Amino acid sequence: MKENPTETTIRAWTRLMTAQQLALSSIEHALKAAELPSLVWYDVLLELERAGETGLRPFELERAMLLAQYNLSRLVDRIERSGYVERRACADDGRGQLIVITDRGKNMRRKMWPVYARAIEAAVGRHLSARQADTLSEMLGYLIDRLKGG
Amino acid sequence: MKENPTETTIRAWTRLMTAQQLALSSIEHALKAAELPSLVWYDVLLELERAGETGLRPFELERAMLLAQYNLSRLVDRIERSGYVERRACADDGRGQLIVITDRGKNMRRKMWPVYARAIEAAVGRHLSARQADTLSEMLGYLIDRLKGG
DNA sequence: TCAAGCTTGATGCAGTTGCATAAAAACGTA
DNA sequence: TACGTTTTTATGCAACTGCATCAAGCTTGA
Repeated sequence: MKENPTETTIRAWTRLMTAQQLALSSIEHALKAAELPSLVWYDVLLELERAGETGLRPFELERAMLLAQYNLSRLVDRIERSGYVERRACADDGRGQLIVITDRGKNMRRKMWPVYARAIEAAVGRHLSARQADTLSEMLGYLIDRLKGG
Repeated sequence: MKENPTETTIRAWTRLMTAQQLALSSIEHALKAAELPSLVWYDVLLELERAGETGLRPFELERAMLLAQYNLSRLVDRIERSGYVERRACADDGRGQLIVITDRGKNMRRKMWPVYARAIEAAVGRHLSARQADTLSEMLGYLIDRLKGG
C-alpha cells in the first residue's frame, strides 16, 4: 500500500493547481474585459435555467456547485440585487426558499455564453485534440468521483 | 480551424475546475485541521528554501507563483509578521528587497510537509496509478506551457 | 546630465471568502 | 404532544483579494 506521494503524484498535483489557475484567470479576465459578471454567476444562472420554473433550493445549488453554505447565501444576495434571480417562499418547507432565474437573468446568461465559450476555446480547446481532451476529462472525471465519494 | 469549444472541450474544462476545487479544498482542510498555515504559505516557504541564503526578490517570487503583485506584497507581510521570512535591503537595487526564509520558516515548512504529503496522497496518489498520474501530468504540463506562452 | 518612461513595491478602498454562531423550522421519538 | 436533535438559511467579524494609484528608484537617449 502506498503511503507517500511519489514524485509523479506530486507533479500531477502541482500541475493540476497551475493549469486550473491559469485557465480560470484567463476566463475571468475575458469576462471582466467584456464587462460581464464573473464565472460563478454564470454557473449559478446556468444551474437555475436548467432547473426551470421550479427553481432550486439554496442547499441544492450549494451541492451542485460545491460552494460553502455561507458563501452561496451571499452570492445569491448579490445576484438577486442585480435582478437576475428571485427568491420565492417555499411551500413545503417554512425555513426554505426557492431561487428562480428571471428573464433578465436568462438574457445575461445568454450574453455571457459567447464570451465564455471563446475563452474556453482559447484556454483549452485550441491546445488539445478531441482525443486529448477526452482522455483528460476521463481521468479527471475518475478522480472527481473518488474525491466526492470520500 | 476550430471556433467553438466542443462538448468534449467543455467537459474537460469543467472537470479541470471541479477536480482542482475538490483536491485543493481537501488539502486546505487537512492543513487547517492540523492548525498549520495555508498552502500558499507552504509554497512561498518552499520557493525561498530552494533559493537559499540569497533569497528572492518579490517580483521573482511573484512570477514563480503566478501571484498578483499586490497580493504577494501583503502575503509576504503576513508571513513576515509570523517570523517565517525576513525582508532584507537589496544591494543592487534601491527599490528592491530580498526575501529570505528564517530558521523558524524552515522548521514550519518541514512541519507542514508530512501533512501536505498525506493530503496529496489521499487526494490524488491513492486514486491514480503511476502511469495515470504520469499521463495526467504530461497533458497538464503541455497545457500549462501553452497557457504561459500566451 | 536630465527629463521621460519603465520597473519595483506598497497601500486605501471596496468586494469576497472563511469561520463561528444564531435563529427558525422540521424531524424523531418517547 | 413535547422535547431534544437535525436541517436550512443568515450574519457579524476577521482575513484575504482585486483594482487603482502612488512613490521611489532605475534606465535610456538626446
